[in-house]
Amino acid sequence: MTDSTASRAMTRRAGIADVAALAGVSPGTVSKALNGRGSLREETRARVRAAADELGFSPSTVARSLLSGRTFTVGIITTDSYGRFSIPVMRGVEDSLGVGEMDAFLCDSRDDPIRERHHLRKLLDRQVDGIIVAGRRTDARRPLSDDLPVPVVYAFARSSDPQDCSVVSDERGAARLAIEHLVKTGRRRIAHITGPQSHASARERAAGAAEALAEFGLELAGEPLFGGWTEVWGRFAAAQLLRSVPDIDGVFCGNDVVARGVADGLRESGINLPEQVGLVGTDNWAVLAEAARPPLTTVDLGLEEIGRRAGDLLLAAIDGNPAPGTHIVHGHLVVRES
Amino acid sequence: MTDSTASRAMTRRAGIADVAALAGVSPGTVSKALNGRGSLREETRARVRAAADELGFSPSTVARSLLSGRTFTVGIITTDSYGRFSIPVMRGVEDSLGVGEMDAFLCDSRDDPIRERHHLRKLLDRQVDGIIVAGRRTDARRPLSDDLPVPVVYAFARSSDPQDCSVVSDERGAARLAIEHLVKTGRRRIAHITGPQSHASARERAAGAAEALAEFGLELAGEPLFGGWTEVWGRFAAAQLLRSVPDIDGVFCGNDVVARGVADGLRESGINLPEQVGLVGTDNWAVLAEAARPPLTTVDLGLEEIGRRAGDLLLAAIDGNPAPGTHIVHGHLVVRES
DNA sequence: GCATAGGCGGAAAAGGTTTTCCGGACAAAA
DNA sequence: TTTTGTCCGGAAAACCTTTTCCGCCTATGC
Repeated sequence: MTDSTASRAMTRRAGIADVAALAGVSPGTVSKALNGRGSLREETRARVRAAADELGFSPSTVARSLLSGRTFTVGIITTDSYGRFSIPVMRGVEDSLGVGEMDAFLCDSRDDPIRERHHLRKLLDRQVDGIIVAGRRTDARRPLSDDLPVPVVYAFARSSDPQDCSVVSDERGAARLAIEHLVKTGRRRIAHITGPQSHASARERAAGAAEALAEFGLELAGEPLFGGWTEVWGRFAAAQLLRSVPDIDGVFCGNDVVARGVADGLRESGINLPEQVGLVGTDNWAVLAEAARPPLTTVDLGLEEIGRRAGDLLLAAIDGNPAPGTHIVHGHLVVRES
Repeated sequence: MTDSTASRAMTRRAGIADVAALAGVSPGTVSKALNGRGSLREETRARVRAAADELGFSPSTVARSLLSGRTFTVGIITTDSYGRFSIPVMRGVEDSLGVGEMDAFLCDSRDDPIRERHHLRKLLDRQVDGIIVAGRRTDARRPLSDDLPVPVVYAFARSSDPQDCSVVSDERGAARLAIEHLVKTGRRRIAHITGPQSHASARERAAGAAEALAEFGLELAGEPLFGGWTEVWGRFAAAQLLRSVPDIDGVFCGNDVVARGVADGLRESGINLPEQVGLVGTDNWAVLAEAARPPLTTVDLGLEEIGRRAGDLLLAAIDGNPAPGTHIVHGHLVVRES
């Protein structure tokens, strides 16, 4: 039991005092030498560096934090358990933070306000330098709390307070990319099948599609079909669409799951993809899009980029250069075969 | 610029000294009162608590860490960018850690040893109390480093050193659950379609399936078909299987993606599922399994439970009660319609 | 009434680094 | 030789909490 505790860490962590002793200088001098502060002879710096290397010294982040008030950590609060959307966002955040040598605490609030407050409190106790809030839905969310002592950046799900710093995807632009692609490949009778109308992303993408079509002097073939974000709905909607608007030659879907269902539904109704009907999804969920028949052309929302931007903006805000307001990240089309 | 820094945090964090002043006692007394230490009158404790509440005081985790040497943080190193497997594991870890009031640092090593060493170094500098290593493949991995000053638990991907503490899924048991289900629903000619033979999980599940069948006095219909973890492979293999072993009445697949491809392949060859052929997958990837036709019966490996166990074992090790060796978490069958 | 013990709370050190201030030594200028 | 500077490095405070040790006051027993 305890002997294993003893077998670990035979040698205490080297402290700055150990380095000082070995180099024959004072602790303060070691600090200056290693951090490039103060005025020291180059020879002294070199001696200290050598001693530090020999002992494998690296300063205790804890002690440094205590003094500076900065911890070089940020908290990431994902409202949803890390899912399809928070994951790439988190990866982007970590990317961005890494260059600033900061680390991220992970908190999963599971959409529960109580848990969220709890995590917020814990993060503040830990004196994180900033907080990123990542959501899975694009609908605006209630701000974390007003008057926080640290900067906050909302990623993917914007804050309902426009003064807050939010980084979001370009929903209408995504729809525009999809529509442009369909029109440019010769489609004229384009329908839209998407998720629940209660989701902002479904509404926005539908609106964006209508806008983009209008600019081409076209309009949507039939009403947009709102349903659920499932393949089952996609299959069902495809069949329904063929009954009500038989002459379609293009479908834009609010997400890849639905698009996959639509692809199956159309194919099984004897429609040839992509010859007879062009299909474009949204999200670029690779496993799904690549397995679809034919592989799915889809709009990538740039989630990882959203994460990176959020990280960058947070770092800037921590450095005293906040950029309040909503920042929009543009997606891009991933052309496969549909 | 800087004025926003000023507008934030108008009021400095309340410190223990502020509470002491308000309650009319010394800082040491506040500490004792709030932590239930020392001998104080109940009236004094109450007065301190009231003062603390009024100021919204909560102790600086940083200062506490400096003294105690413990930070109440752990590092999670995911070898792969958080994917299908690390995510549920991480959720389980967070669950377990939460009850111990610990927080987790997230590190993504992207299977790059350099990045891994870098993260390890950072975590040790931060004096984390322990480390969890989560992988996406079940193949044993090289240990993080020997002689670390903190306990390490490997989750999902075991360490190649059997002395290390690893928590893994019961691969053979999972295959057994699948086979048992198929046999109990009357299947006798059962085939196996799975991923690449270079993956331990593919090999183990195949071996487990053979074992379980042998116990029923059966054997696999045809050789196991090793391929890739893709739907395309599943569809292809299904067709191939029907040619070489036309009389199958059950298929066990090494994962849900493959199973989904197999389902499509069989159905499109005119096979009725589940009437003519029973199908069982592995992983219980809900979006996929539920959208399959018919919805897929599959083995849940208990990833979240693996995460919880890993967290529990790490906490125990931190408390001086390490449990070296490999710990196995059993999965369970999720019966849908296939 | 005095001594002793126990209950309660204060004083101070410790933890490891950074930073400010200060002083010593040496060189150059008067 | 004395003064004025400059260059280099040391001493000590500060960050915030916990914990140990100690002392005071009160109560109790003789």
